[in-house]
Amino acid sequence: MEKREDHHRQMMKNEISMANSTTFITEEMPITSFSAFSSSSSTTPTTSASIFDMMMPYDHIADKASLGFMDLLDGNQDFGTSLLLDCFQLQPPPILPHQPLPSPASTVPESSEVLNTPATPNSSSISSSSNEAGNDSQAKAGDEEEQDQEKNKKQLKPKKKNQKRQREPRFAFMTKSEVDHLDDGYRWRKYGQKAVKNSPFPRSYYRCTSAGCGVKKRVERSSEDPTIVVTTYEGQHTHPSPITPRGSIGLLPDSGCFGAATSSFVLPQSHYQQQQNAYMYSSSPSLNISTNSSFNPPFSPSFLQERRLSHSSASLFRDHGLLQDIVPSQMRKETPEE
DNA sequence: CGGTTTTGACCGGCGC
DNA sequence: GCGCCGGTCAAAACCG
Repeated sequence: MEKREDHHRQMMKNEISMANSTTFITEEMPITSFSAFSSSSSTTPTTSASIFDMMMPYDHIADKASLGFMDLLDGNQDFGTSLLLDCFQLQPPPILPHQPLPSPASTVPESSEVLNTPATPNSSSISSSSNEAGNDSQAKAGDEEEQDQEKNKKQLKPKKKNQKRQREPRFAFMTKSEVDHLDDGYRWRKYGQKAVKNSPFPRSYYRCTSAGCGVKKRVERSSEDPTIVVTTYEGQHTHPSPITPRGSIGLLPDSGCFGAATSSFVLPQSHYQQQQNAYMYSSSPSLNISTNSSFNPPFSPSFLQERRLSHSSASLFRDHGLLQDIVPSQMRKETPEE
């Protein structure tokens, strides 16, 4: 009984957490950078303010894009688009139900360097880990080794031996939340948990339960700021979100109550970033993202798009004064700095 | 009963 | 070659 209630409480928390601040990072954003973020933010409980604290160090960056995320997409589509594509160029456009991405190849000439992080030595911490299984799940279908080794090894799945594994595109974001596993609209099955070195918090591994969808995600809590949850998506969903059959990205007219309104996008190590170290996009209500055809996060974190009407969330916003989150961060930021 | 979580064991990559 | 570590597997337990 208690456990069930716990479970439900967890679910509720999930909902709540959707209202919390979220920072998006892409593939090669080193964990250490996360810490940099969080360190600047006091460990205040989940309040929208914290995200701004977290953004502070990057204000000077954002100010390059003082336009804000939207503006970037709006007026500077090339900029926004290419950056995003940069991040995901490793894979063909996701099979998103809504809109196909423009061909990355055409937009992003130089792709590989995007993954390098000149700024941070241990940028590998988050992304250099082995991703074999990611390909595994997607490409293993017709592989010869599968049968062979399946018999040879009693339990462990065959990993490709000689094959150099390709990296799945990754997409990480930080969320200030009390719950680790954020409900993003997809169904996940936990398949592992590991203790994280130098961190009291374990890392959980999830896999999308949809057949044929090899998307995985890792969830871990920042050791420096326990209120921050780092979620890393790996791979691309080959199906629309279960809760929104049509994958209604961009259908958030009433974005007002959308929780992740203050989400800020930090794009990773693109050539651009070599100058700036990091990008942060203060997104206005996420929806704009989607209305613009150029933005199509491969993982389409559906909580950005679809959790909007989560009953409880909407009311929680009001109840807990989280409406402030809804105010485009851009607006809020504009005032003090400049 | 089917799906999910837990958890210990195992594997491969990498650094020394 | 060895040990560490991140990631995965899969049986058992748990849950609805």
